[in-house]
Amino acid sequence: MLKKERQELIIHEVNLHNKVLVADLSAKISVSEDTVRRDLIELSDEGRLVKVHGGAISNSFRNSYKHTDVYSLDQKKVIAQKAVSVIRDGMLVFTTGGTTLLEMLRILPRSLRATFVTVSIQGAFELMQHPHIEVILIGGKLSHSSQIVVGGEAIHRIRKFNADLAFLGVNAIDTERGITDNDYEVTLIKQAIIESSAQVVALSIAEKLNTVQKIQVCPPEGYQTLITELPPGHPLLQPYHNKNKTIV
Amino acid sequence: MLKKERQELIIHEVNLHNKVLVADLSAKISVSEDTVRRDLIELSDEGRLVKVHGGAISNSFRNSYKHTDVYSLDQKKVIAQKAVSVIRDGMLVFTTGGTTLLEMLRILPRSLRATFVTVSIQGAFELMQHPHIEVILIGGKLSHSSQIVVGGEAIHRIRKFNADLAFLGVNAIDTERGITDNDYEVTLIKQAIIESSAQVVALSIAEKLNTVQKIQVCPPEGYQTLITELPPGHPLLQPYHNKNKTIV
DNA sequence: AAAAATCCGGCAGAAACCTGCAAGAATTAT
DNA sequence: ATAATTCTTGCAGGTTTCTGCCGGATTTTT
Repeated sequence: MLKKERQELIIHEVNLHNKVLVADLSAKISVSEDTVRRDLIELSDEGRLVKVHGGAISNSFRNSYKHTDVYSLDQKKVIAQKAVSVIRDGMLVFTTGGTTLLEMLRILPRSLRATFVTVSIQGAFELMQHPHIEVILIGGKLSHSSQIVVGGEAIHRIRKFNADLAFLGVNAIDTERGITDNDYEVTLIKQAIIESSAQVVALSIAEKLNTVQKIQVCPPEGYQTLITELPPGHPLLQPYHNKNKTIV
Repeated sequence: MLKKERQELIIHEVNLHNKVLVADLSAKISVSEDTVRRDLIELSDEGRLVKVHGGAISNSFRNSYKHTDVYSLDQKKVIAQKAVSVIRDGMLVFTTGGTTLLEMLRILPRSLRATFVTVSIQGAFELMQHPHIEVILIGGKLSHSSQIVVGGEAIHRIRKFNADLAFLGVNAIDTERGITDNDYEVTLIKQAIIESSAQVVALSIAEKLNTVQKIQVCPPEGYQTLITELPPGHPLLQPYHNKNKTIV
């Protein structure tokens, strides 16, 4: 069998089954695993599939995420960068939804080894791109408005965890009223997450500081750390320093 | 034999078999391999075939596979169309992962009012785009290789449902060995889904018919309906008719 | 932390390739 | 018709490519 022919067969097989194992291909076309591996490397270089440990996966399988325009993206990137610095290998981390959170998940270092628990499908999707991160999805009814899982079943599941860290994308935050939101179901979920985490990190763009929404997620003492795009010494953050918050 | 004549013969061979080996041609027309090689180079320069190490392949060879890539998207659309016709308002429907399934979810009519339960994050994402569909996500650990939720917790959850319908994207299907797959975790999930559904619909492109993978998902009697891109009367489907499957 | 699977780089034999050359065939010029 | 020229073909040799194997490094899994 011609080399080219073999490679086309591999491509075909990958597109058909979304993934292939080196050992299977080796058996199927009767060549050594080394040869298959070399073929996969070549095909991968040509961008026709994605090589992974032990085999390869179709790239149509992987590339379906679209980077939608997000409001004030640059600020969110700064926040994301700071947030990443709080995470350590081996941690169990909760995350909620929200574009700032997604931005953060996207830039997590490839080498990070941690377990993430999330209620956000997009969040889960981003996390899946990272090879060494274990992703646990909370099940339940999906809310169309917030794109996250909500409901009693979800809350019950969340309560089972004792996370090291929770990242909360906030809608409004204020020194007096704490974190507030305007979607009742979402507040319930966030409350459950807060209660199940040792440390709660609130992520907020400066614009949301000192704003209040209709429903309280947690009082001012409900979270310990605040991350914004502003430098920690910025005057706007002084009131939070006064409340003994860790400002990153 | 004239040079021209010989080259036409080579072209004929290539078009007939899609590939030729230098050694074969040399033997067949009783000229040295060098001559064949030189002919192949000339023909390749003229663009009448593609020379590769060891022989040559027909122009349409690379194309034919590429064709099937695009083509198979069309096939999936046909399957999706048929699958949609099986769903009725008010149904509780299970879906697994797989690109064919995603294609189907994408084209669901906007007016459909039903509840979908899924283990696929991409599937959930697609379903979220439909305003009147309630989406329930099964929670659990996400498998990197298959992009769906797996594990005992997920299976336990799945068992709680009594769905009207399950759409199963299959990896391999055969009249004797039933539906098979090559990822153990995935087979467990699919089995749970099958057991929790009144009617099981298998979605498969024709190319996967009569193929077998390593682990059985269910025996031939485990599903009731088969949907492919072929018309229901196609001879390839006759064996499935004989097994009393509903062919759409 | 150990055990298993996978990967990587180098090696070696075989097969395929290329280059130059020379003899014969075909074509053209005289 | 003959000589000169060009084409074609096979061969010899040296080079490159392909492939399987092996040992050690790396990654994954238990």
